[in-house]
Amino acid sequence: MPATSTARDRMVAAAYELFEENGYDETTVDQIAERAGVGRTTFFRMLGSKEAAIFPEHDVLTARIEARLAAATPRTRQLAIFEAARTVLDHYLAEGELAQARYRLTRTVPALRAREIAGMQRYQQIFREHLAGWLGEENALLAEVGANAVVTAHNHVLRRWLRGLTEEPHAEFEAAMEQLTALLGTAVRQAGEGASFAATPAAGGSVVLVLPSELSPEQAADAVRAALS
Amino acid sequence: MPATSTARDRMVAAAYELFEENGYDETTVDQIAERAGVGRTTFFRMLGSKEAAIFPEHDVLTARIEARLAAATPRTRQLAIFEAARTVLDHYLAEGELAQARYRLTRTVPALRAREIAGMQRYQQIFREHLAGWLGEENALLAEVGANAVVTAHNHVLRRWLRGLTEEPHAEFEAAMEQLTALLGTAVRQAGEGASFAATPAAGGSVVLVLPSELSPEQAADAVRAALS
DNA sequence: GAATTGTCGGTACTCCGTACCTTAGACCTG
DNA sequence: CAGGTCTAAGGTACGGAGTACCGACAATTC
Repeated sequence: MPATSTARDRMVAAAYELFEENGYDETTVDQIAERAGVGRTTFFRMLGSKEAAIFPEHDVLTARIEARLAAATPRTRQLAIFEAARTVLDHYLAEGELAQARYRLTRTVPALRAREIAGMQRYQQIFREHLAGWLGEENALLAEVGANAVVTAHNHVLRRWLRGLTEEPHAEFEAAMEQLTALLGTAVRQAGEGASFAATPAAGGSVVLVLPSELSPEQAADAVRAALS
Repeated sequence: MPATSTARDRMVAAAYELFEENGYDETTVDQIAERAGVGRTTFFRMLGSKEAAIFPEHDVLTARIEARLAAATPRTRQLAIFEAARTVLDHYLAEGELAQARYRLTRTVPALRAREIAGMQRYQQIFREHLAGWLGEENALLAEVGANAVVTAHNHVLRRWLRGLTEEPHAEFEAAMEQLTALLGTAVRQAGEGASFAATPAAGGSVVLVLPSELSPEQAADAVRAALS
């Protein structure tokens, strides 16, 4: 159905135009629908909400990540994670000016910023679910930290590109992924092989303290007293 | 002004009650204001929005994190990060049933979920800014991943407690922080040295102590001093 | 005691989002 | 071709969040 898709595109384009011209809060859905040549009802039917008009490709991207991770074999999991993240990066790079317009909007409109963050969390969730399935329940925290790190690294590079701080986002992305491998690679590999993490045995109410090892006994005693008071 | 604060408390309590009784979408701001014995205008003046009524302590917590991190010296930065995170954890644990009611709401109402995530991102931002300042601009990615990891670990433990999966959230939190230290500690320390970060000289970096919880702070301090001497 | 300042409640308004209804066109079906 | 159904679109009406504004009523100050 090409007609439907072009109507959607017209609405998205009209929304971005009007937001840039008059600001987000000052633009009404009626104005967007009117410029796109559609009814207000159609806008909500196809975009869902005024905020969602800023992130029209979100579902496509999540589906792509999901598909790439689901297609991974035990031997290609690390590659799958990196490629899934790079797929998202490539998408935004291909958007070009549109991605930068979105960045300007999300930086100035708190509601859009919150919406974007929630969308990012959706990416994280997909990475986390797959990683957790690969690493087992006993490594749930590592899976969560790892998934978080991948999305963080992606965002880090993307943000630098959006701000015009780099001309080589792909190279920086590869460097970031290598840095993640250096940080977390061995731990993830070990977890993947089935190593289990033994929790602290807590026999009827014990307190566990972690202190920097350079503290003197007196300093440590002070810290303990302060922590327990 | 105690009267103002109690009015705020009444509104928050009324909001939680009504959300539990009738659901979030089915509850109107008028109903909340009426039950709290206050005008609708006052609700928006003091809470800001219907969603914000669910997270009334958010500003206090961010201020606490900020203060704890700002008070860190180069020698106590790692401790400051852990304590700042534990401050947040303690706050939610102290809330008890209220925190669990909030969890039920955020799990069922997408708008509240998004709001909560945005709030968590605010925590991450504070950690990231401080870590980035400590580690220098060239380690921005590591700072971001590290800040992310701390918040993730905190959320991981908190979520397990909210789901009733653990009776020892403090012990699990300490274990999680220890795991983070094992994962990222050396990298952070190395980065910190490039930015005049005097870190733990010994390998490992932390000492883990397990004490019976019935000890008084003084007794615990004595035991620690004796153990380290 | 009068003026001022700040807080609270009430009213009116805009606009988002949803429910419902109607219409126009495409596609059978006899 | 006549008539019926199904789908996609626009139009209308409504509820409710959030804002702007105004008046009432302290509390403070001179």
